[in-house]
Amino acid sequence: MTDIALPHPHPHDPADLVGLLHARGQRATPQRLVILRELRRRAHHATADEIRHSVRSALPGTSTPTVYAALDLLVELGLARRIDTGAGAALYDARTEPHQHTVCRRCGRVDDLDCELDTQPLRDAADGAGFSATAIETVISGLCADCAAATGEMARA
Amino acid sequence: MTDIALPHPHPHDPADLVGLLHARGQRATPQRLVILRELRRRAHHATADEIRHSVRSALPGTSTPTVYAALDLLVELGLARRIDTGAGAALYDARTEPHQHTVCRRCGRVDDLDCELDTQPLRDAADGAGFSATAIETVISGLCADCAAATGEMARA
DNA sequence: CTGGATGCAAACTCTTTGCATGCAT
DNA sequence: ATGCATGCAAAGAGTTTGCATCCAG
Repeated sequence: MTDIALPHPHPHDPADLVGLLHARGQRATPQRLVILRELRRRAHHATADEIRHSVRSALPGTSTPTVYAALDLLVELGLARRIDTGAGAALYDARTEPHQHTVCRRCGRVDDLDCELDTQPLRDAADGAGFSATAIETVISGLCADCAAATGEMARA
Repeated sequence: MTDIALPHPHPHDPADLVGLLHARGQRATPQRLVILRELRRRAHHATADEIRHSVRSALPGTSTPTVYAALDLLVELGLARRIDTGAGAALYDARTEPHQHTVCRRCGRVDDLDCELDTQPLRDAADGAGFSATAIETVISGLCADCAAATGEMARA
């Protein structure tokens, strides 16, 4: 890890998490710190189970419920997002900056889509309905490039 | 509802479904026709199980797998959408016109949000990545009006 | 110390699969 | 007649709950 002076949106410094937890009267456990660091280390979203396997060396014996609890807490603290694709397990992502996800309904592949999408109208509309929005997730379903090609070949045959 | 001559997007006529099925070499079974009609009769989205209960009088003994199969087929035919809120069962909705959904993370309530949202940039971005998009679902998470009020009261106490 | 957090196991919900039967075409 | 669709049961995946133990503050 050679973070020099980049204005990285995710400083691999858990100090912010410790502060947020203490401000809420909650504990900065090794599980929470390691899980956040692992989530940030990854370039992409990951499932709870993938995270659990990744932290096994640093935190032997970490249980599934603990991983879910830690990830859900990170979401609540605004340090992560949860993406429900409807295809398999939920994904957790430390990239909190706005972006969308494509989900291939054939192979289940999920990719980031960085699209400038103005969600202000959504926030305004939700607010107008008395709804306090904390997260907006947009999921695009369809076929990934590979599966679209494969389907085309099948139709041709 | 007094449909007079409105260009309603959902004519309660199953003829279109019969045609679509036959064009694919598939059968127009009573289950499929009734399930589509029930989904259209409702003003709001519904879970597979809610649909199953609603059609029980018209189709006694209809099984859960059949309901899921029929609903997923309707989605594939473009006559319905599936919304994965991540809170409980998936929702199926015959309102195919673009709209979004708010999900209360406290009580699970789901409401429509009719917001003019330009998804063309998303479709373009997906297309540029070689992804063939067939559906775009936007889910806003947060607290509904009632739960926000209740939470506020709790904080005050 | 003390209450919040963990680990374990088990329960639970939602959804899909396998297979024999049935019915739309 | 043909084979797609159904019903039933059962499995499966993912997530949550209950409770005893543990440890961060």
